[in-house]
Amino acid sequence: MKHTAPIKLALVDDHKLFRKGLIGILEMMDKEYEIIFEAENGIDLQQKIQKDNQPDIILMDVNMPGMDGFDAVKWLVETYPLVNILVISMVEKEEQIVKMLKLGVKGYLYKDIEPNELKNALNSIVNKGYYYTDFITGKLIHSIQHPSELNETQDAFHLLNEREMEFLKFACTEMTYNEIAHKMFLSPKTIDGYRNALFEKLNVKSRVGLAMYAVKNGLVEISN
Amino acid sequence: MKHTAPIKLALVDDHKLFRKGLIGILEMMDKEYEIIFEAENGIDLQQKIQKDNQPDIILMDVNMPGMDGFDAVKWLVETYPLVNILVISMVEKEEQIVKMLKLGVKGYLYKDIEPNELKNALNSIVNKGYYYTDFITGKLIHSIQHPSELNETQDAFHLLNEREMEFLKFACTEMTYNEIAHKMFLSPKTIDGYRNALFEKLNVKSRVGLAMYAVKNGLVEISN
DNA sequence: ACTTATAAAGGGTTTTTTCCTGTTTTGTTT
DNA sequence: AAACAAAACAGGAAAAAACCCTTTATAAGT
Repeated sequence: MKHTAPIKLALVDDHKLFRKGLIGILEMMDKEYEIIFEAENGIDLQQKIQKDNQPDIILMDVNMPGMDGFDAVKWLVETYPLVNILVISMVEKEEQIVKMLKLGVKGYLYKDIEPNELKNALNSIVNKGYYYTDFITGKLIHSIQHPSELNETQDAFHLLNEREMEFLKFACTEMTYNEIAHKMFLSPKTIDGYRNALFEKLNVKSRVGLAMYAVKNGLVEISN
Repeated sequence: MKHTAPIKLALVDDHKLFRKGLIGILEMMDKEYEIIFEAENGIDLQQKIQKDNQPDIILMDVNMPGMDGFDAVKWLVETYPLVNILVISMVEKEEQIVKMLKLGVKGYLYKDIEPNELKNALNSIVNKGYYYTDFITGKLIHSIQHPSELNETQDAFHLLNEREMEFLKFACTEMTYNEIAHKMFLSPKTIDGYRNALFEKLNVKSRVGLAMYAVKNGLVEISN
């Protein structure tokens, strides 16, 4: 332990109860940590982070309303390249983990860990600059050995333009293509083109495949 | 405050970090609460709860691997009818809320509440037997005024038999009906019948509607 | 002014889905 | 064994989806 001042932390998570709980946990174990601010999502983070009082480590959730963890991390590494990011997520999909690691986060934890492991992770990041468990390393290696899926799926979000996203949402409903064409003020033949383009881009073969792809990648609301 | 002994609580949530955080929060505010056990899911709960040391209130998550919140609550109200259940969930879908209320839970909270509201909820349940916010009441009233969706969707799970569920899973892939028929060792015409039956039962009009219904109601895996 | 790229639109065809109408087979009850 | 219900199967037809290849308009880049 070579630090003299307390480690400055920031929390980004949309669940207030989780944030408060985390604060409780962190305060309980020694007084090494100081939470300088909390944020509910990426946008909130952008407003609250300050140049002259940067946190050492940001504990970041991934799935949040508003700006999600991916965009928040992208923005952070551009704007505050010195800040260490530790992701704490409920999701353990390889895709998401690898995506985050590629963006440059210093660690990835699940929410069902022991409080002690959180402490280890924080200390490891301060001292060594990273904290990767064997499980994460395993995922990473697997993704290197099987790059296909990831390269296909790679961005998915940035692969589709505004209009295609709009079409995709309609394609996930019970509307016929003719109805979609009418709603989008386009010819059915143009809709034909959109469908074929998305089949190609997303590597699917049917409208059901399209819809399932969309839900798998969180491209459409699954509300009601 | 008329209680003399501390209120006995139990936590059921699959995220250890959240449980520990919750414990921290609860311990911080006075010593009114005593956590007698934690569980990761419904099955874990069944093993850890004891007749001679029942909790006053069980804080219950909904979406958990293993036995989920619904089945856990069903089992609880049958086996331990005196135990009060307070749901703490990230999900605010009317369907889920109403379903839980029908099962007899005494309160429903979101995870992004203030720690203070949790305390209010716990005290309210001890003193008045329930804690329903205006938002929950609103959802409930809306569900009474618009019962259609809920009655259609009501059980969904118990509405479909084994074979229909199997068909539904295939229908959510890119297989054609002919291919599904072959895979299920049935005539394409029988598959026709399955499709029509599900269209009727689930009140959808197309295969995409079927697939979207399935994902919305968690009837199919959204893995990879 | 001339390529280049791209979104939009069209014509025509095949396959799949969807919707009717039924009949046969199978299992269960009485 | 007769009666009944449910599951399986069929013929035929209309609609929608999917695929082919071609053309126009429009803007951007050189």
